[in-house]
Amino acid sequence: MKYSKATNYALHTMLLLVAAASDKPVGVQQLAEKQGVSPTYLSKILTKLVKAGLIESASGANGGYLLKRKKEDISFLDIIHAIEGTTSLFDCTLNHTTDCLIQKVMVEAEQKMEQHLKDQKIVDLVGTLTVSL
Amino acid sequence: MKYSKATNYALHTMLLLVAAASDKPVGVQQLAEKQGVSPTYLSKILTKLVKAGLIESASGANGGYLLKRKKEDISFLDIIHAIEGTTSLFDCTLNHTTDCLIQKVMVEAEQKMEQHLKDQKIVDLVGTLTVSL
DNA sequence: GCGTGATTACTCGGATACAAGATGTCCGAGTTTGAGCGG
DNA sequence: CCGCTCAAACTCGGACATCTTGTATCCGAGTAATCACGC
Repeated sequence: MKYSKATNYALHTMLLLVAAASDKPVGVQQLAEKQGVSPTYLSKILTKLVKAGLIESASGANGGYLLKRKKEDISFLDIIHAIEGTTSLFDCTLNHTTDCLIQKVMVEAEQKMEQHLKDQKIVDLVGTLTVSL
Repeated sequence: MKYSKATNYALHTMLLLVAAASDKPVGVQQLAEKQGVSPTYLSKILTKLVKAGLIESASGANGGYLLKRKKEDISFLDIIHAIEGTTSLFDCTLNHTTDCLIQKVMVEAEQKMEQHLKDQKIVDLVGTLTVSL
């Protein structure tokens, strides 16, 4: 039970893109270099963000990635769901006769966490310091 | 990013032990049978709960496991931490110059979830129905 | 009856096997920009 | 100066390799209760 490194990369990349806040795309190499990860691997992660509709890609020379939504509308939860998936963290596989009370409690707890991640927007972090990553 | 099946087994086993609420130990075979899991595997999980001080084992014939603490003092979080560990769900491995703001948000969110799991005691589930697992 | 040893019913721990997912890498294909060249 | 072509700089997608972790099994060792047996 750990968040994957991919989620970490995705969050930092989004922070960089929000900070850039440009209509010009930012190249993967530039994004990867700042995080010390290989460009090819990072691009794999970013395609998930594209499919989730958070960013879009620009092919060709001077291509790269740029935000698709308004930056105020991008929450932590959006990014995490794009990478980790939206399924519940806890699945009770036992075949109960009734609903699983344990499952119920776990889902409630998860929702508490998600609510916090939903309220927190990426752009909120940008103002405090000038893009030290 | 999923809770392991082991956590599920651990939670259900604790529910069974709390429902039993006896000074007589309950055998692994009995616990395993109700959950449809092999006894040897379940015993591996339960040793983690023993090391965490939640339950204790009784060797020999008529042996098994029984609660060590008062059943009112056993929360979901205790069990989950015993199985999954207590480390944070999110580790920012990037070498920032400053503290990672993303990490900070993630830890806050995690604490929201943990608080709920801490408030919720296993024994609360027992009263509602008579041990349908 | 009453100790004493053997048997039985358990847990405990390590070693091992297997599967799935996370983490990366490599390469070919498609796409856009921009430079260079000829008219 | 204009337009065409071509190379360079990109992203995209699939296939692959590797590593870690979760899941599960097997077996030998230790331990306590109980049974059997002999005195």
